[in-house]
Amino acid sequence: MTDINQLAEPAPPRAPASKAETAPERSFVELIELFFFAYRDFVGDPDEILAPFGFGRAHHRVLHFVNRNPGMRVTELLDILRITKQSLGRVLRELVDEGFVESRAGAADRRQRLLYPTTKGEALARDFVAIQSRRIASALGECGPDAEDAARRFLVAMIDREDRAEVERLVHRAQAARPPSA
Amino acid sequence: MTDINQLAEPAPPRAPASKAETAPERSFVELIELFFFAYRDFVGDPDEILAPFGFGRAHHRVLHFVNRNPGMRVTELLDILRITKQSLGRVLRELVDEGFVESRAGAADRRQRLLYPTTKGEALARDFVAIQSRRIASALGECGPDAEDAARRFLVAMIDREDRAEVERLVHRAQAARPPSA
DNA sequence: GATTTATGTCAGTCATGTTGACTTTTTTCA
DNA sequence: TGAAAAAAGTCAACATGACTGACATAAATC
Repeated sequence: MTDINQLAEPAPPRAPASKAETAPERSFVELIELFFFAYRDFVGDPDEILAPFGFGRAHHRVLHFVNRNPGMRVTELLDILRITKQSLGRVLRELVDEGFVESRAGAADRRQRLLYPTTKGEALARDFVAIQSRRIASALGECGPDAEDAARRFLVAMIDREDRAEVERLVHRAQAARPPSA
Repeated sequence: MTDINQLAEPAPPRAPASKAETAPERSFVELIELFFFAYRDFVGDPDEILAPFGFGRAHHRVLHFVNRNPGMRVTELLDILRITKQSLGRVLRELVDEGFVESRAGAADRRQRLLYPTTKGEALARDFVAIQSRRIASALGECGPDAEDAARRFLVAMIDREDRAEVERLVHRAQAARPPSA
């Protein structure tokens, strides 16, 4: 083995000082890079839609999850996005100001602000899902018939164990009841 | 079907004004969200390693690709990362200043600056690959035996068609010859 | 010798994130 | 009932990593 290949693949010998000395660990550098490039193109899709509105990717994420969880509280959104209240604040204010999201006080607990997409917001969120779904449909079409299931299982398994329950709940739950639509 | 479900799944009726009216398009909102959460955790892994050095994710990306392609030109790196010369400049300068990357004039074309990882740089890049490989290994372990192949094919298929050849070349090519190691 | 290429740099801006401190409103609970 | 806690919002300052535009230098090419 030449020194050249040691550069390419970390190679078994030296364990990365964090685990007991068991089997030599395998490098998945190929998948690491494919994941990088795939995600880059995947999140790039909505950019063209976003641009005309003067919105960025942060707006995409916020609108997406509000649309998927109408009546969501601000705190839930913060937990999902893992950003600070101040960061969310700016983006959310813009979405509200421009009429994509509506925020209403909760009926049961009036401290809460429940977030709802407006008709305009729903339409935009639909466009985001549509463009990314087209990429996924095309990708799955190229792979075998079991590709969808395999992709789903792989992606779930890539998520931190302690977050999986919450993510699965979020992704699969039936939509919350529609608000007393304004 | 209630109006509630129309929120959750865009529903076939209205095509997103960009394609001929063929079959109603299917929504892959579930995979969209799983991809988001999986990538979030995936890129979060290196953060703990980065922090002690005062480096960010930009440093991770640059060092990774320099390490994987020793002797790479600055222009190639710009093409891969799709950022501007000015953006790369700062990050690269820090990596050079702190002894993780070395830049040498090309032997054939002396305008070029060829980028090489130092021993220290290689070690750090190895740690990045190791921590992300552990996540991948664990994920694949949870899925079936064909999971690796399925994941690879899915990720490749998610990349823009026109970039695939270049990405595959980058990911699979044998490492460039080692420099006349300083 | 003129032009092009590869690289670097100065200056300013923007998007999106961060901390820390503080306020207001409302609910909870001892 | 009154104190504490919770949900949300806001002000200010700052960090990171992008961007544009303009320009400089060295070296290769035609």
